[in-house]
Amino acid sequence: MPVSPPRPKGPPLNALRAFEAAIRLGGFAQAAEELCVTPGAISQHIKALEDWAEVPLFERRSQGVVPTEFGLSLAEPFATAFDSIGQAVRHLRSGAQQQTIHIAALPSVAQLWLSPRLPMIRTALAGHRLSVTALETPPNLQRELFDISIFLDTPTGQPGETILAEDVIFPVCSPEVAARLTSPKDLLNETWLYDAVWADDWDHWLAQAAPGLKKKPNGPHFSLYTIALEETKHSAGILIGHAALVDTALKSGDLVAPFGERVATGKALTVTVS
Amino acid sequence: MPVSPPRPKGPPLNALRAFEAAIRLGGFAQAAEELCVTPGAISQHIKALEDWAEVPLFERRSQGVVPTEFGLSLAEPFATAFDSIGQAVRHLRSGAQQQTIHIAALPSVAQLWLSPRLPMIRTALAGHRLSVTALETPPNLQRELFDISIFLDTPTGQPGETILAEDVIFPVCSPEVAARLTSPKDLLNETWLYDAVWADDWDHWLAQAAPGLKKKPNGPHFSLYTIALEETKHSAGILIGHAALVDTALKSGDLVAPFGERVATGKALTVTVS
DNA sequence: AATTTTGCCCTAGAAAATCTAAGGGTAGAT
DNA sequence: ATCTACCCTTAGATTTTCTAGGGCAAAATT
Repeated sequence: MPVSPPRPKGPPLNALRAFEAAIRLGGFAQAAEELCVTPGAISQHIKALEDWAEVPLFERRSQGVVPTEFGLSLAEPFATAFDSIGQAVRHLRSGAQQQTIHIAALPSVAQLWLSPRLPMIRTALAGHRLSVTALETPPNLQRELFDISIFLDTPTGQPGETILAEDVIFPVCSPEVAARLTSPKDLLNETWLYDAVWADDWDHWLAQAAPGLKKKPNGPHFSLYTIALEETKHSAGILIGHAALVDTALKSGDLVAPFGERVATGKALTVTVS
Repeated sequence: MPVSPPRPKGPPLNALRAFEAAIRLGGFAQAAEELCVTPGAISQHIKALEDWAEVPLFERRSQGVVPTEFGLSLAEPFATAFDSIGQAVRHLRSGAQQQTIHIAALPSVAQLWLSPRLPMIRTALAGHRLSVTALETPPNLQRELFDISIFLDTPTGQPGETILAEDVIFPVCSPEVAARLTSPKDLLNETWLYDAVWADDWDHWLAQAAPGLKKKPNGPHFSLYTIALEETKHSAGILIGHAALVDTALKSGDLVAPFGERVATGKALTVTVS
């Protein structure tokens, strides 16, 4: 009957992960999104950790949490630690019999740019499984389990990043609608469609291509660019097209670009590997 | 309604910890002891991990598990990763309002050597809480949450290690029993008491102090040295005493050392800090 | 050769963790 | 002043994780 008394138990690992995400992203809600749980779950993890360590890690304010000085001092060691875990897990995953290539992409990029190219990719990666995940924000490839990310965003210059095409925008509409348009001024009589995330596309294009032209943004907003594009094809109005995303529709003739002015946004379609 | 599809979920962190312990200690049972759970729990964790990664990590043999080559290749990255976590946790714990000093010691050392010195230690560490845990094997202070460990073992030469006293052994018994003894040969007529872990103490002492003397080891074995010592005080027989552990009893006169021969074991009472 | 020991596996039920859903509070907008 | 949007908490539900008890097979012991 050997004596094996309980050892001082370490903190719950999952709480550490929650804390690391919260301190890095600066809020429980963001951490919750990254970990695919509700903010409540994060809240409880943090509380458990604070109880365990008997030290406050966040100051609760009315509109969010602010890390305490001590909490902030833990950010780096925990980031390092979880990077380390991430690497080890990557190593572990590399041993799988049949590798799965995980691709992360903006929903619109996934549907409009990636989708038509998937058959080609699939044959190129024969012998591997393929998984495509739509995300609003680019993942940290070091930490998360994605192998490739494809986003339409400002290039970061990280290693492994390749710019596929500079982002260029211009109005697009169905041929039917285009028939009514001869100059940018005609736009004032048309319905403008907006993507919820890229709501200032119109302002951006107007500022460069038709200075002075103003209109109250009262057209419909779509949370998915793909849906906005679909509506555009159905002549519901005019949408600002991103070259890489409307390319297929322009080639097929479903959509046309009534005006020549193409404006760069400073963003780019970038693919980041590993 | 933003799109937030499930990300490829990482492996369960607790399973990673179980795996790390199993690969480091070379068995599920040892890992289970370190993590204070049953071997079944470890088994399930490892299986979960193998299912997740779709790669076998251990080969199950009839009398234990053997890491696969791939599993072995993961040992180092995971050890590094969890060391990293350990450091971060240590940092976290350092912020506690009231620090707790965790001491790990061999059960016998905790009761016989540490216990009488605790009041002194307690005043020296005023303002800190104190926790003493009895363990059969010394913990890894980098990884586990102990601040100080005190064991009677072969010195390892690790940093932070201080040798308090070389281990010296010799027979001890109650004064009543001692009255019957004049030379080592008289031992043959007495009951010998054994500690389960240090069962070869007798052989070791005899080899040096009374070569040629032999006896079948038929006396009672005690899993706790303290109990063996208590029985010795009650004249139940003769026990091999470790100087550091029987010191108090010798001074109080409860026990005496009938023979002068003291034999070194090569071990030492060592304290390791931080 | 039989027995004991050791170490892992399996399963069902129990215990503990973790999550979600609903609640409540504050700041800035209308 | 009310509304809206945001963010965090709490209680209860769900899922994960653990333990206990029963097997099996090889090695050590008798």
